[in-house]
Amino acid sequence: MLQRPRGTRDFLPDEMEARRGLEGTFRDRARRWGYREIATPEFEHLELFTLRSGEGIVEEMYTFEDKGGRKMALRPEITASVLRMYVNEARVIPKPLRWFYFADCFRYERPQKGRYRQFWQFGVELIGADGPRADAEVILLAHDLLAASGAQFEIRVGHLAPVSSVLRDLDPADRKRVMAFLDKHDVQGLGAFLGERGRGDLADRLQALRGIRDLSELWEITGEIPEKARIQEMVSLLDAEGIHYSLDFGIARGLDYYTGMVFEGFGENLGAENQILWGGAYRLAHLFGGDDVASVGFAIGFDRVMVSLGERPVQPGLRVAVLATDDGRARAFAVARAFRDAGVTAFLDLSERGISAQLSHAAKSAEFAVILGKREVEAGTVTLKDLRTGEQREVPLSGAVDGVVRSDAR
RNA sequence: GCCGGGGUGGGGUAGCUGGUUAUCCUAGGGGACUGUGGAUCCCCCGACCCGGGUUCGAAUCUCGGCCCCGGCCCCA
Repeated sequence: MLQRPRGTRDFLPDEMEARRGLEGTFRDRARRWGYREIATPEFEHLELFTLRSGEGIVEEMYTFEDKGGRKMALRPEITASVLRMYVNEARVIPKPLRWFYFADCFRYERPQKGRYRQFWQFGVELIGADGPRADAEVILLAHDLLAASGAQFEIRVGHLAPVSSVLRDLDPADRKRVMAFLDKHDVQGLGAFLGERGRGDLADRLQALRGIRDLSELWEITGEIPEKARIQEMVSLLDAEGIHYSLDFGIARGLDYYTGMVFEGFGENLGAENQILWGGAYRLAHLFGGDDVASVGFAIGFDRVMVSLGERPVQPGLRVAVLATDDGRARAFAVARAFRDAGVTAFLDLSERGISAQLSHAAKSAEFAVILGKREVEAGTVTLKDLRTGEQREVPLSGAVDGVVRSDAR
């Protein structure tokens, strides 16, 4: 049998409805913050992604050459495309831009729990705003979305400036190594590396950055740094909103383009891949030929949130099955149309079985049955049967439609 | 790419010290019950992941591949 490609999934209606529900929640919340939805191409020039993330990522992408010999890639992320789009066509729109997207991405990686080769991200980019309120807005929005999803989660907020100030006398190559250890939370590797360099003192200071409870402890480690006021204001804004989060100044996102605030979120019921949120302040547009506009954004791992939420019972809306005998069949489409026009899902039994068999079938796929037989045709009525209670009555069509609509309202 | 555990009808399973018509449950389709439901009865559909090897004979033993699950690496 033909199998679906590795790391991809099929979604049956129940699951698809659950996914659409969560998408709807995210879209609705993001719109309330003034963010508007955008879309970018499913595939882009390979260069877009290597410019942002380096050549090393090529082997983890789906790349191909098109018929014109161009090197292309299925998008492994959305932020690069969004910033490319900004540079291409949105530089003259008044700032800041508040955009969100819901899009599938592709990465050629080993599938695991919560990790697929085609996966969906819901993300936002706040372009052209810089400062503590921009940082806070994006964090608060991420928190709002995750809270609205119903998932249990934990958010950690940090900033790159303290780590940078601690590492300021290391040469760039060593700094990069240190950031990699921090990113992996590899305490032993970090200590060994700094020990070799004769800077074991830094290891303790870096370790202390991770456990900070409040900012006064932070300034003891870093001393005065230029970003102090911005960090303080951002934190007080978050605290004023009363959200639950923790500080972690050991967050060191792998990539160089993050410029300040960084944050991440983790979910429950996931395996090793439990991160559901990635975000921070960055500057990226200049890579694609634009101005050096400051931006803040995040992406939520949509599939992981779905996994974290687990199986949830789906509640189908009211459905009406239109059943008919030979005598009533000619009226069936018109009857179904009356329900559809009133906003109710209605479908015909397409078989030519007896009413008994049609009812038996309808009981599995609908909440109401409308029966059209000789009696109803002669009387100009329909029989409406509530399949959940067994109650039924013979009424004019308009009465049946009203009956179903009313039962939906309660 | 690496380590470990697995792949039998749509779902769940028995068989797996080689030989059976491959078991059972469930789901699905059809029919009976001549217009009131999930019942009952009857019928049907439908599987040994793929390929090579050993053998008279492979779901069963063996090798390789593919895919799934967990973890590592990576994580834009």
